[in-house]
Amino acid sequence: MERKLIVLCGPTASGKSACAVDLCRRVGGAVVSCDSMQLYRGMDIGTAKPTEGEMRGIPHLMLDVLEPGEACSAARYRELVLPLIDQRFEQGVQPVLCGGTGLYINALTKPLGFSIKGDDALRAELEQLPRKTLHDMLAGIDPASAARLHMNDTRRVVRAIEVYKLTGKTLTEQMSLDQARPADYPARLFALSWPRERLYARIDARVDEMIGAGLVNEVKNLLNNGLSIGSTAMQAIGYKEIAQALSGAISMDEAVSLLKQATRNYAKRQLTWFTQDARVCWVSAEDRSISEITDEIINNLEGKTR
RNA sequence: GCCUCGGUAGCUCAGUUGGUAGAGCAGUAGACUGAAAAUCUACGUGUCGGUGGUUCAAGUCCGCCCCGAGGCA
Repeated sequence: MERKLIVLCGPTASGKSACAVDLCRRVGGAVVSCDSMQLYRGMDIGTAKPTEGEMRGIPHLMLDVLEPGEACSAARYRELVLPLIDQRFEQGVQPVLCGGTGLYINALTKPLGFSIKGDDALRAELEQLPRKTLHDMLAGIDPASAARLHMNDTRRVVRAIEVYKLTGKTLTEQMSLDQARPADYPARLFALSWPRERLYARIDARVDEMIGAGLVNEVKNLLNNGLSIGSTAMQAIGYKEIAQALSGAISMDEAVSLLKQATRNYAKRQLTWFTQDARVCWVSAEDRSISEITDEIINNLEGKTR
């Protein structure tokens, strides 16, 4: 079979998970989660991880593959998922990538290079320096990257300097080398679209459901198991707000409204990411059943105009 | 009824000795190549509660009225 990925992306709470399951049932596929937080064990409710029941017997990969204390990255995700995807293709199973982490999707479907491993010590050292100094330093070694990156974007400025210090090649040079290679897989991207107000209302409702389903206890358990506030997993929306409430810094009501707000802000960032990606085919989800939506996606895949 | 403190952007509030107003958050738009649910950027005209007055000029001073909070009867 042709090794082409089907990708279901789009903002949080748009209905991706259920749609991915339906799609897999129709095309003989397996869901491959592409979500930077669902890969942590013990983070279920707050990440809206599909339940056993919601999976409806469809295999789901890349859920619960890391401990919450472990750090992940787009590169690490790619290393973990590549063999799994290849295995499905061998078996004649169509992988359906499903998730909202745009960078992770691009790590598989675009020729991004992740060849230069990060160096925590070097980063920590560079981060001590003033922003201006860092940006000037970058301008001296890689003017193109310096021009592209804002002085306040310390994270990326540091990364660009790091690449040069570790390899002697500028990030700009490295990126053009990477782009000469093909992406891991060709892909067809789909995203579910909603009017903004409807999406925000779905987010608010889902947060209330999460609280009802025991999100607070989930966060308590993670903290009791020694997960530190500073870890990647604790940066997840919902977890950081509830942790604040548990520490007494804010009330639980405040935490819930902050959580809703943070989720809406996140959805907006995802919308920006995916609408700027010309490959994405948007499928309206408003007032349509899952099967109508998957019909449209399948017709599109088969080259029929709906 | 009297006294005090408030009433300024969707919200929380700044506003120096009078020169027609500005922050944070929200919102909107954008960026994103080993932290990405992270990180970063841009965008701020609103009967300054209402109304009279003083003044060349009032969010700012004075009178009255309305609304809110508190106190005293």
